[in-house]
Amino acid sequence: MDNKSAVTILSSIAQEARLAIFRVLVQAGVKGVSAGDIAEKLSIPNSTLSFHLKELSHAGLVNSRQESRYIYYSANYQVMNNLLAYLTKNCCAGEQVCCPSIIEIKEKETTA
Amino acid sequence: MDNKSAVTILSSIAQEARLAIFRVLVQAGVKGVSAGDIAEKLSIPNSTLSFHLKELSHAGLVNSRQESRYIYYSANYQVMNNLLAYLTKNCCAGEQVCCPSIIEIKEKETTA
DNA sequence: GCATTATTTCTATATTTATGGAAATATAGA
DNA sequence: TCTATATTTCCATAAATATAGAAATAATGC
Repeated sequence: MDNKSAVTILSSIAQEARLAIFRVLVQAGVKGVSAGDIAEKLSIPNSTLSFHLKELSHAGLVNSRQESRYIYYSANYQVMNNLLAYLTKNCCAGEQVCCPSIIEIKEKETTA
Repeated sequence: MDNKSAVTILSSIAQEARLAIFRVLVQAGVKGVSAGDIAEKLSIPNSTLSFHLKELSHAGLVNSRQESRYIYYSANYQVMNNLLAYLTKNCCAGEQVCCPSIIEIKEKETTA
């Protein structure tokens, strides 16, 4: 992960519609959600949604697979985790200011 | 944390200069780095740096404190961690696809 | 081949964001 | 108060991004 790739990924979710789309996919799991279902769930016009899905795909944050006439989009957890690792890399000069919170995040996730 | 605040924070680091600034601060720890030192380290003109620091401050990702003629900027780890928690909230529909990687991130941080 | 449905591409327009020089402001020491 | 240094604000310009209707493309079943 370098600065440029991280910016591409961050830009892909630094927008209200796309962040909402991404979180729907993160919560949906590996099977994903069809473009039409995302559009309906978030009330986004098809062409606008298509534009945003392309941005997310281009950044590598979402994958897609075709199934009959539907295209299912899903979150790429690996890319998301690489991004989080990059953001927190070598954090807080060994002062243990930020790391404990990362542990808390993990605990929240596994118990929720 | 809601969609709008998360987008504000993400937008603040979804830009090459600002992501570089943020990572310098994340790695510097609580004492922070003066504006001039950031400008020199990253070769960014003062007025441009000031613009970017304002964006980061406005998003709440960095704090500042004055010390003599210098202004020290530092990362707000709490805000960063809230953002990471929001991004991964209710992830992967209980499939344990994303959470193990979060644990790995934590281990990398504490051993590094 | 034709009709239906799902999604994307094309297009124009509107909006937001980034850049850096010059001037202004703030702090401190003599 | 005068001078030097640190940082910010102002400003104009340039560049990137978001929006959604209409048309085009793709997949399926009859």
